[in-house]
Amino acid sequence: MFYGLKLLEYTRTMTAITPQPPTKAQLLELVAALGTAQWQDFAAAAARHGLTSVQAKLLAQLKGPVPMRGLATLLVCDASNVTGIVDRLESRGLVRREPDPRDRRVKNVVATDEGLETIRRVRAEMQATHSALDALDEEERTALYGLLERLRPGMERRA
Amino acid sequence: MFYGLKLLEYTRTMTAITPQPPTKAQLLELVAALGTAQWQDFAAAAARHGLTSVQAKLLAQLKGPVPMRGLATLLVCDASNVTGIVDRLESRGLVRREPDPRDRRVKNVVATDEGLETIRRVRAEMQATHSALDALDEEERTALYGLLERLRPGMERRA
DNA sequence: TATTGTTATACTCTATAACTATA
DNA sequence: TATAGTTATAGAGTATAACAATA
Repeated sequence: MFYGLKLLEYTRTMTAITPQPPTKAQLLELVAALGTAQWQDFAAAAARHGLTSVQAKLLAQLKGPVPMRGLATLLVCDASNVTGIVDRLESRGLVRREPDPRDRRVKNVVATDEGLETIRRVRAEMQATHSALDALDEEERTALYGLLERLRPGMERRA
Repeated sequence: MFYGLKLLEYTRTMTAITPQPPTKAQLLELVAALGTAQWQDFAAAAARHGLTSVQAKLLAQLKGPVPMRGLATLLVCDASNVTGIVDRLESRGLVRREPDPRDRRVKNVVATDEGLETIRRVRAEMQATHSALDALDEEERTALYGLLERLRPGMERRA
């Protein structure tokens, strides 16, 4: 009985220390599933505030004034699309266009106070993502952050 | 000089062992950025094969026959949308509709051989995601997999 | 001549509502 | 009556091509 418990404990320890390494396909599938779930969580939170996911994504970029062209780059879409997206946000009072003092061709987009407050709430209401992160303790979150930081340079390289 | 090097080494070691824990906001932002990047990587790979991201996502669900209604659930969209998406995939010969022998209301969607091959290539061509994962060694990938597995239940719970 | 933002166009995705054929 | 799939409709995102204003 005593040895049985010891063996069980040993097995658990070894399983925790040296779990089966996942195949690349398994890891890829898991990353894809979580990426999709996280995106849908964001879209659902945006929808509760009457925003499409792209509108919310644009709003999330506006830490300062950004030219229309820059928004197209950030959203990875054609510049012609940005006109309509900003039109709809502007008609709701969430952003405004400002002329650029140094280049009269450029219009800078700025979030209004209401726009900033709205995107703040959207972020706060990503319930699935928040509750998922709550499943980890501080040490695990630190480890996850470190690993994701290692992943970032590869993900942001554009083909 | 000797002590200087020792101190540097000690500092590096301690930094590696006990890095600053990230705030929840930082971790959230990093997860969101990687989720978006991964999604855009998938969309770009799909586009190279003439597929929209939703079409590719649907194709990726077809490990076996799936009713139209089930696809709407998997894609988190209204059932009426699935008709058009499947129409376009079917006209390109990537999927086909089959009658369900047990319920004549149901149509099951099945990927054709060409459909399976196409989605296989899309997955293989997610270059940003692949190169990001290549930045980790096996031990790190195992650790990442374990942490993401812990995240999954929270992400998949629907609000 | 090149760039910024816009418009016009055509296609796809999206939800809502109504319809049909089954169950 | 309830459900599966479809159709019709309207709004939004998307790329392409062309345009005016500015650099």
